[in-house]
Amino acid sequence: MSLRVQILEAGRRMLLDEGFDSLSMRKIAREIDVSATSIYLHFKNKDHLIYSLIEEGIGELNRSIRRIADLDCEPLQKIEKIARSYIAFGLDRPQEYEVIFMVRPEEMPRYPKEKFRKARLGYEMLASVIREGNEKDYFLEPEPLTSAYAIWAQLHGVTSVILNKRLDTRVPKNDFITHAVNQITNGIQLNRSSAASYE
Amino acid sequence: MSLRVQILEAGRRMLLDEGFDSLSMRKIAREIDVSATSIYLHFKNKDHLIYSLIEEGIGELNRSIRRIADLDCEPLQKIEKIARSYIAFGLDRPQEYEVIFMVRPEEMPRYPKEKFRKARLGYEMLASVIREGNEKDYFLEPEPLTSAYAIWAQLHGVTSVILNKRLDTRVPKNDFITHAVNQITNGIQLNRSSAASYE
DNA sequence: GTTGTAGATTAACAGTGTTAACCATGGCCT
DNA sequence: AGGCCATGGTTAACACTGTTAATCTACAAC
Repeated sequence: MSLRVQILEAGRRMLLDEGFDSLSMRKIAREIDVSATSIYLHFKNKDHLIYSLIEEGIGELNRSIRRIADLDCEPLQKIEKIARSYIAFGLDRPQEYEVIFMVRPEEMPRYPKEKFRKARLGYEMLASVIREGNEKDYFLEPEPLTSAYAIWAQLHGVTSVILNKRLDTRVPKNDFITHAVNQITNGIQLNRSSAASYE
Repeated sequence: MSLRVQILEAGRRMLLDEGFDSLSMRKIAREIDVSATSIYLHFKNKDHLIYSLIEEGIGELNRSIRRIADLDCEPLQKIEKIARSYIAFGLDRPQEYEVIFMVRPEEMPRYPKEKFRKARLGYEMLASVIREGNEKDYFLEPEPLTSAYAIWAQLHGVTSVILNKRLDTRVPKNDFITHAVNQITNGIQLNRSSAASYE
């Protein structure tokens, strides 16, 4: 097995059971019994090694989304299912989620665009569900991709607030999730009786 | 001026113009011409120093929210204004925002509860706006605090997705923000014609 | 005048990412 | 066969990091 994949495997393993903060080049090297500098023959630096881990993580996340997006049900219901499973993914595998979304990628912009196609796949899936809903006149926003990103951002917010332990102890976690998902799905729906009618 | 506040000032200053990643005890010490270990006489460790910076940041954020929450207008409009100014705060001062929300506080739970009262203040403000809206039968959720946290989480998601450069280049930033805010405010509104009527 | 203590220091430890210089192995070309 | 050179690895070293232990200094209290 090539050293490159050994490094990635060790990195992923250590990420899983030690967390992102204590992920170090030297530890990875020790784990697979190789000198630390050898890693630099396969990855430009630590950041680029992490980017590869991010790609892996996004792949897994997308797979778990796809399983639901392929389901046969109404768009709104589908979105709710996707929302719940997205949050569940984050809570189930906090370290993996952290590496995907909580690492600030300062130099990512100059990354080969092709690498992001895989990343975008998730948004495209969500966008196509929304497009489907739009055709049936369910939803608010004419631009599905924008809408998809907005939903995604909100889901990320919900997930990361919990992971970052920023949730008030007075607010039960499950109530919070349920309510947030309701709010999100409610948010994209066309509201026939506009708020103006209250005035 | 006490060394403690000197440390905090230097820390805040360096955070602002060098970013969180390159914030180091030794650099702070050098900046104020003192030995690195002196910091440990005033802060248990780096984490606790950061916590103090977080508190400061939350204070500022809350002040900028309060200015709007005290405005005299309809609840829904007020929430929209709060939402926009929250996002604006994050985009204007990314480093400050980062330290507030993107640092995972592993041992925060065992923090003196009193310290969080200030932090919670923002949620309480939002909750009271929601409560006001509930009385007028505008909103969806019976539990204002839960709703407040859900909104907050969604705002954080929107903000951090932009800060983390995770937004698709095809989606214009301002469209994204506008749409996300619409989605959020739409989400909390009572929808008189339920989705069921479409079936 | 001694004692104690608060606030600072220096030296050191164990760890980090990363670079430079070096070395071995094996394939290719003349 | 002998020389060449790229590939993939090594060790040593640099410049950092957070943190602790031991020490020193100055000042207040009894």
